[in-house]
Amino acid sequence: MKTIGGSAPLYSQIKDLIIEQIVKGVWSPGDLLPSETRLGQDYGVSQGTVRKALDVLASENLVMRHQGKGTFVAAHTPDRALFHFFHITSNNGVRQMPSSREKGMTRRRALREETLKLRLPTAARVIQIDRVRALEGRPVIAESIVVPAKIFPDLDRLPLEDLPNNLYQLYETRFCVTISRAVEHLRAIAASPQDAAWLGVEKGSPLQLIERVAHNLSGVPVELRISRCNTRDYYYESVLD
Amino acid sequence: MKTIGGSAPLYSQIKDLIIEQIVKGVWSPGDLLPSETRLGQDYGVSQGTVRKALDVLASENLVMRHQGKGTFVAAHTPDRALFHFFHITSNNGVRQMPSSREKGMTRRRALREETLKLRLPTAARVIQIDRVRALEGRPVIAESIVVPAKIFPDLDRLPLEDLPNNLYQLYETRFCVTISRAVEHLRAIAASPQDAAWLGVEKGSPLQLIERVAHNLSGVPVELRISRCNTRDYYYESVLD
DNA sequence: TAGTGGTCTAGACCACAAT
DNA sequence: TTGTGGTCTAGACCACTAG
Repeated sequence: MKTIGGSAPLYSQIKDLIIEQIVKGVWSPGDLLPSETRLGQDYGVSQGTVRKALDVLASENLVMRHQGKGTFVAAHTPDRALFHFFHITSNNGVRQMPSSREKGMTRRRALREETLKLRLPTAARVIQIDRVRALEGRPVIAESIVVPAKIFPDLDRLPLEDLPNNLYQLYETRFCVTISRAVEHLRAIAASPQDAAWLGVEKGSPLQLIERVAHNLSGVPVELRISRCNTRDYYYESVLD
Repeated sequence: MKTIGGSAPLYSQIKDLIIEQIVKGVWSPGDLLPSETRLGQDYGVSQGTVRKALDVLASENLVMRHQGKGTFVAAHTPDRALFHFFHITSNNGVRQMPSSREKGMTRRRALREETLKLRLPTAARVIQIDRVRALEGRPVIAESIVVPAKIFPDLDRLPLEDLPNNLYQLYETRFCVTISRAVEHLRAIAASPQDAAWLGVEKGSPLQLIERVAHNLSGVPVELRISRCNTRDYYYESVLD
């Protein structure tokens, strides 16, 4: 090893090399990584240094470690989606994955705001999905999802009915895009006529707006998701520490 | 060491011992801890094991480490408050601490809901503080803070004007209560007449409700804080990863 | 210069999972 | 039984801070 003489620590370089392998698809989500000792031999560092790199990756939820089994590349299982990327919880404290009803999918030019948030060239093509998500049988979330057509080619060729509830799993399996991080901006807004109709509330009644920008493993923004939630029976949970 | 034979790992026991010292006030926020080697001698474990314990504490923001200087008990500096416990950000991406104008402070019996959320006996005494917080000179947040009178004795003896902007610093210095973790529940609501007047918005206009339960080092809930925010020019930021 | 945390190594032993 | 990650140790060297 000892790639760069006087810069980042070894374990950090090892970590970057492992991420690189995942980005390149050498190791895919769900795959078992080589053992710590094996990786140490491959990279020419001690097992302890590999361990430190994997510890960091595990703390960032990019790999999962299981004593006796090995270290696995993190995959967007339903559990992980619910735990990390879905924060709407019932007033009684129960959190469950909503069902989805797709309302439409279109391909169009990106709006100026979208080119900024997704770092796209002007007039780049995007694909928009609109859907309504229900909890306990009732519509609760009106959602618009915008992704670059370049990163998700032919996504709009898929029949609407074939879109899975868990889109991040689809991104992973069909487009080699792993969502690893997201930033959400929340605010309260008044329901538009469209949202009011979809969610079965009065026009103008307060809705929880959630604007999410989701990033891939390399930190590139790849999805813009705008949700309007009826928070009469639900809340958004955020843990600070 | 080797306190408990076959249970938690050594570094975890060391971690608990260090937390215990902080809770007991042997080491206070801002204090410099003994060095790793010294702690290792004191507890009868290797320096590496102490390091692991401190690494965990640092990842939980309970201690701060500075190369060449030492390890310090985390304190509620303005920066830390802004970074960890204040998530309202201007539409232009700038985050700054709001100013506060106190509206009142009362001592009363806890409501049923408060006894549940703060795990208090029925009819326990609480102290409530109401205040309006401003950003860039304009009122943005109407806030109600409820704390158990038992944990914050004579808080209501303080003149309203003496209440600092950063309450968590006051908790720490005057009452030996360190806030280390908080859970927030967010939803959209319609402005009440009171909130509308305080925030200068129309009655019924959408406000961002934030219900926070804050915990001390031992995980005991010690503060209930309900904020109503005008999110026309601001948003609540949440980072998922 | 002395003391601190940060990195890296090497090796031992344990707990767990699969075969 | 074998191989994995988890814990613990001991020691070396580096980078930063302060007197």
